[in-house]
Amino acid sequence: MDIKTAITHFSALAQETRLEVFRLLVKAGSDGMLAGDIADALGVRQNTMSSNLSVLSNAGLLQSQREGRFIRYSIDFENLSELLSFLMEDCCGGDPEACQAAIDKIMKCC
Amino acid sequence: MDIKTAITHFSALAQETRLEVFRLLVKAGSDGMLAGDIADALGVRQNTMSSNLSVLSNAGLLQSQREGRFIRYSIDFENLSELLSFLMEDCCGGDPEACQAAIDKIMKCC
DNA sequence: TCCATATATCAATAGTTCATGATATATGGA
DNA sequence: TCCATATATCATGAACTATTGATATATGGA
Repeated sequence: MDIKTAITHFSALAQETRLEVFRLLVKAGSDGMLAGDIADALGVRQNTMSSNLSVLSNAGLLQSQREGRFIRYSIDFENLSELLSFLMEDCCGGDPEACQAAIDKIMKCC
Repeated sequence: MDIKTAITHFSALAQETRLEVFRLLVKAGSDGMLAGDIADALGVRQNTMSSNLSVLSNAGLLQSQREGRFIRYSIDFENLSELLSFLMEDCCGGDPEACQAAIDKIMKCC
């Protein structure tokens, strides 16, 4: 991951509708959700949602797959992994104990 | 953490100089670095760096501490933890196995 | 082929953000 | 007290971003 890509990722998350979409899809897991259902769930107009989905998708945070007339979006966990690894590269001055403590703090999810 | 705070965090990271500062301070670990040394290390003018440091600091991503004429900045790991937990809340539809796999992918750092 | 539905794109306006130069504040030392 | 150094703040113009209304594209079904 280079810094430009990382900035694109964070910019994509730095907007209310898109961050809500991302969190909704994190909760949805690998099944993802259809574009229209995402828009309905968040009460956002169709074209606004479409452009926000394309920002997240172009950034690489989402994957999409056409299913007939529908398009299904889901989190791209591979890319998310690279982003967070980039952010935490060589963390804590290479001190494994300090580093582990920091990671424990960070990853309380689930 | 509420969504406005999270957006402030991601906005702070969505800019090249600030992302470089953040990564530099991640590498520096709990010792942090002096404001002037950060500016020198990244080749950024003093006032530009000062305002970028205050964006990161106001967002809550950095802590700062005065040492005489100097100010030392370091990562606020507590806040970073909350941000990432917020991002990953209820991840993978509550499926612990899928969730653990995702976390393993994400946290390859160190 | 025609229509309805699902999603994407476009153009324009309004709002936000960035780096810069100038200046202000704060601390330490002579 | 005066000066030098370290950092912060302010005003400005340029660049970027978001939402909206309108419209286009794509797919499936009649």
